[in-house]
Amino acid sequence: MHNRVTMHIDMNAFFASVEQQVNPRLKGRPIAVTGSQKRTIINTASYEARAYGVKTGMTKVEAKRLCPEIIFVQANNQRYIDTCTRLVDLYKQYTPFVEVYSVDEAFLDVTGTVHLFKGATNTALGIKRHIKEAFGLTCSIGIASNKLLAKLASDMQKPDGLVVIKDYKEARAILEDLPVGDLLGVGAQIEKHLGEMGIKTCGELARIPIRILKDRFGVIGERLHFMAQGLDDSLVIPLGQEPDAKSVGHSMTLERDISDHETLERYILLLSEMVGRRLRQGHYLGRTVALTIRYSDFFTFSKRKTVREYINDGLEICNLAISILKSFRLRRAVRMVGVSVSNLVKVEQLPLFKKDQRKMDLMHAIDSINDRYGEFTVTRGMLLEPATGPGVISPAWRPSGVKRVEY
DNA sequence: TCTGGGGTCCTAGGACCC
DNA sequence: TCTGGGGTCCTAGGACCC
Repeated sequence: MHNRVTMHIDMNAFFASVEQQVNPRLKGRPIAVTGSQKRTIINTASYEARAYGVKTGMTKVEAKRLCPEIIFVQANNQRYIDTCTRLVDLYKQYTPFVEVYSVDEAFLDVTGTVHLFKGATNTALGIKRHIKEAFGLTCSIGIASNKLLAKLASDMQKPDGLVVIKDYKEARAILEDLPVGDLLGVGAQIEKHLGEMGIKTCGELARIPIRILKDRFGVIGERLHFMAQGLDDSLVIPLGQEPDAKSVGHSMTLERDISDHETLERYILLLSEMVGRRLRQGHYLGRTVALTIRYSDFFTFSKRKTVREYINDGLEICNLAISILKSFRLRRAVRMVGVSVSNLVKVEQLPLFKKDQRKMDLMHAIDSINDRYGEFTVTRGMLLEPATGPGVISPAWRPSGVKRVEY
C-alpha cells in the first residue's frame, strides 16, 4: 500500500461561483446555472440558493417554487473551461502530478513537493489563498494518504474547507460512523442492499468478511471491503497520461417529443457529425455505433451495431445509426436521442491507401474550418437550424484529449 | 414549460468455434 | 438417441460518477 500525500481540491458551487464573480450583481444572491434548452435542469445552485433547498438536477419550476427570487443564469461553457484550464496551471506550480478529475475537481500528489511549501497544510492554505486572489473563488481541500480519503476529507467541510486526515487511526475514527453511501462507488442501489444486510456505516462494513461481500456484490464487493477501511491504492494519473477513451457520444433531449422518422434522422445526422468530429480531433476510429432512444414516458434503451471496418466519418456513423433505427418500430414519441461510438482505436499513423488519404484530407479541411469559425459553419448540408447542440458542458469535462467540447 | 449530458465499468446471455 | 467445456465476440442493460 502506497502512502502518498494526496490532495483533493473541490471548487465550491463552481459554475455558479464563476458567474457571481463575472457579474457582481449576482454576488450574495440565490442563483442557479441552467442549460440553454427548453427542457433543462439546474446544473449548479449557489450556496444562497441551496439554503432554500435548491439542488442540482431540479427543474426550473421546482427551483422557483422553493426560492421565488432565484435568478437563472445560462451556462457559459467556454468560461468554465478557461477557468478550469487556468486553475490547472495554478496547481502545476505546486506539483507536476495533477489529475483533472472533472471540470471542478482535481487530485494532486504532492508527496515530493510539500517540503518546499512548509508541509501539507501550508501547501493547501497557499493554494486556497492563491485561488482566492487570482479567481475570487473558494474551494474545499482534503489531504490524506490516498485519493479515497482525500476525497472524503474535502467533502467534510464546505464551502471553503480544509480537512487533513493525518493517519489511518484518524481515518478509522472518521469511517466508523460514516454512511456507506459517502464512499465513491456506493450509490443508492448498493446502499439499499447493504442496508438490507443491516450495514449502514463504513465501520459496520469494515467488519463484514470480504468473501460475503464478494459473493453478494462481485468485483465491487472486494473494493467495498478495502474502502470501508480507508484503503485505496489507486494512483494520481497526471495530465497527459490519461488512458485512451473507450467511447465518444452525444445525445440531446428534443425541444418537444417527436414521432416522425424524418425529423429523427436529421437529429441523428447532427449528432453523428458531432461525434465524428470529436473522434477525428482525438485521432480515434471506432467500429461499434450505438443509438439510444428515450420515449416520452422516459423508457430508455439502446441498440448497437458492430462492423468490421473502423470509422470516424459522421456520415458513416449516421448511416449505421439510421439502420439501427430502422431495425425496430418506435412505440412512442421520442424525447431524447443519442449516438455514440465505441470499440475505439487510437491512430497515430496515416491511412495506408490513397483513396482513404483523400477522404481524411477532406474531413480535416472541414474540421479546421469548423475549429476556426465554430461548429457547423461547414456541413454536409441539410443539418438542422443552428444552436440545437447541447447547452451545458458536462461536469465530467476534462481539458485535454477527446473530451474537449466547445459550443 | 416534470425529470440534462458525458462518460466508465460490470454482468449476463447468446452465437459460434474448437 | 439425455445433451462437456472452454474461449471469444457481441448485445443489452444497470449502477455509478461528475
